[in-house]
Amino acid sequence: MMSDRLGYLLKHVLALLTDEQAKALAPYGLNGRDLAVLSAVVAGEPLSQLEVASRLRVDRTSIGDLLDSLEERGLVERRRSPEDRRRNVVVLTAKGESTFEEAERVRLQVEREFLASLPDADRFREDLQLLLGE
Amino acid sequence: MMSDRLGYLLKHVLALLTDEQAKALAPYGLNGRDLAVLSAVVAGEPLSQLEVASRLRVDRTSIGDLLDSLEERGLVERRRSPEDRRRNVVVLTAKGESTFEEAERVRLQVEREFLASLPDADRFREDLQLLLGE
DNA sequence: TATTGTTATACTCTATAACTATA
DNA sequence: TATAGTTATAGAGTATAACAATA
Repeated sequence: MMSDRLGYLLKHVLALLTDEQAKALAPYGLNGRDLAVLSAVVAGEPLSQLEVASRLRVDRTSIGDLLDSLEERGLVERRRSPEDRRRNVVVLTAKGESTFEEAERVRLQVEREFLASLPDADRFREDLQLLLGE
Repeated sequence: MMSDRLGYLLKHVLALLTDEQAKALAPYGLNGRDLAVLSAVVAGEPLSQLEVASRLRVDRTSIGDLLDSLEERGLVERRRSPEDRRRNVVVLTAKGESTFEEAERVRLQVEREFLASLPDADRFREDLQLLLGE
């Protein structure tokens, strides 16, 4: 059976979640990926692009376009760091913060519904964290 | 934390598994996707391309190139169905069968090692099946 | 008219390499 | 010399639409 194969299961579970998140976040003009970028920026002290990329575990060449798109929509700003002018410090705008808070609530609700069929959703999430070593 | 986000977790767990499977299957000239196609073909009666695509839950336009590549390597054959000449019936060659059996053993071993850190690997797999409704 | 398979095309995501500006 | 960011490019993987052959 195809559904015994771990790769098949992970791939299609991820595709399902991605679809449902995209639908639920569409009113905010965001997808799950955009929202993850915002969440990396929102937490704690200002980060350089490289640090944002590292948190998301994506390549530094991928993060530029994502930030361009968020910046065009007025959700983040990039400022040259005064201490090290090579670094672009990324911060949320006021609009970015309020959009993040609303969209993040929606995302949490989507996750709850997505995992509702499981006997123990927290345990499932812990399993995934264990596999990633996080 | 990024590792609370379900999308992040699923994406990177899948990426890890994909990498490890690719490494382990490289000696057979296969990746996990090729092997999944072979597994869809091997089970039971001969299938049309459309049925193979349906089992894998991929689009029918994606399966053609995959089968081309497997056919070039002599692992599968496509034959016009005599009953319905629109249909391409896909079957494993002898080489395809033996390659499948060896590579499938390797894949199962990769999965076992991949899930070794979990307290209950079967339960994790069942959770994924529940989420897919399978 | 509908279905199977193919082809052309495009979009997303990712990765590599070369470039610039700064350190 | 090394680092942060950008740009160009290419490779997967996927999806849509149009087409030919067949039913």
